[in-house]
Amino acid sequence: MKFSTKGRYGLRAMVDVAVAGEEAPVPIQAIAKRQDLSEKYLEQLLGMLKKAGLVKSIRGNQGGYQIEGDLAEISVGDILRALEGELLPVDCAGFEEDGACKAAKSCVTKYVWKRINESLEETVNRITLRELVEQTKSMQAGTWEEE
Amino acid sequence: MKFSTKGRYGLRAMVDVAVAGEEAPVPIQAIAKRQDLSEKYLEQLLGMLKKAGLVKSIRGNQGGYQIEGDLAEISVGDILRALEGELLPVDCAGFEEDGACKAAKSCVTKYVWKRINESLEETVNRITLRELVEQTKSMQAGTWEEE
DNA sequence: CCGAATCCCCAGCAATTTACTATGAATTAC
DNA sequence: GTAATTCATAGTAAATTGCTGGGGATTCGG
Repeated sequence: MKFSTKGRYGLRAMVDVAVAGEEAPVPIQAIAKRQDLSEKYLEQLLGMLKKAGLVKSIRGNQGGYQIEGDLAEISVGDILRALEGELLPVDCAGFEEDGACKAAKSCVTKYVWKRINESLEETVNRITLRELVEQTKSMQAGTWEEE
Repeated sequence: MKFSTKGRYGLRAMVDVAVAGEEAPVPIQAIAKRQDLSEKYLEQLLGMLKKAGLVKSIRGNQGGYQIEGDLAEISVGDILRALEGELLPVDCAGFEEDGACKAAKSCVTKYVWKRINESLEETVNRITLRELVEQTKSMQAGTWEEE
C-alpha cells in the first residue's frame, strides 16, 4: 500500500512546473536539477501527464512544459490517477461488477475496500494544484511555518 | 497504490475465523475451503496475524485458530497493518524525520502524503471486526440489503 | 540553413516484490 | 500411535518497479 516513485516524483514535477512555468515553458533538465531526479525518468512521467491533459509541451529550442488549464481545477487526484492508474485499493469491491471474486456474494470485505476508496478519493480530489503552488511560494518566501 | 493479497486474503480470513470460531478453533483447511484460498499461503498469513496478537492458535488434532481478544477492539487498521506493514503511502512525509528526501525543506508534497495518510488511518481504524462479523451474519441470514 | 536545445518514442534490464509451493518437523486429541 | 494440526524455513516463477539508452523529430536563434 504505497505510492510508487511515479506518483511521488510526478507530483513534485507538477508543482515545480506550476511554480516555475508561469511565463516561459520549463525544460525537463531544469526540473530534474531542482528536484534532483533523473531526466530520462522525468521524461516518461511528463509523457504520462501530457497524455492525461495535465501539461502541454513545447518542442524544440526554448521549449519545455507548462500546466494545461487552470491550477484551481487540477486536483492531486487527477495527477495521481494519471501516474498511478486508478487508485482503487483492490480489484474487487464492486467497481467492476462481474465475478472477479467468487466469494463476492457473501464477502463483506468489499465494503471495507469501498469505504477506503471513498475516503482516499475525497482527500486527493479536494487538494488542488493551486493550493500546493501557493504553499510552496510561502515556504520559499519564509512566511510558512510548520503546522 | 493497491493492497496486496496479504491484506485482502488476510482480512477475509480474519472475518472467517471470527464468524466460524466462536466455539471451536478453526483449522486452516476450513478457512481455505470456504474462502477458496491456498492452505499454505493462509498458513503464512495467519502466522503474521498471530505474531501481531490478533489470533491465537491451538496446535495438534482438533486445533486451529481463534480471535485473540475482543472483536470490538480489533480494527481493520490493526489487521491491515499486521499484514501489509505500515500503511504510509510514502516514505518521506516527516514520519521519520531524518533526510530521506533532500528536497524536504521546501517540498510541499509532504503535506499531501500526510493528509492522505491521516484519512486512510482514520477510515481503517474506525471499522471494527465486530461490525464486519455482524454484517456477514446478516448477509448470510438474508436480512442484509445492498446499500 | 545550421546547430543546439528540446521533446518524443520505445526497447531493454537489473533489482525487488509478490504470491505462492515445498519440505519437514513439532505438537496434541483420541 | 496415529491422524490432524500448527510452525518454520526455504525456494521460485512471474510480475512490477525504477530506471537507462538509443535514435529520431521539432523548433529557435543566428
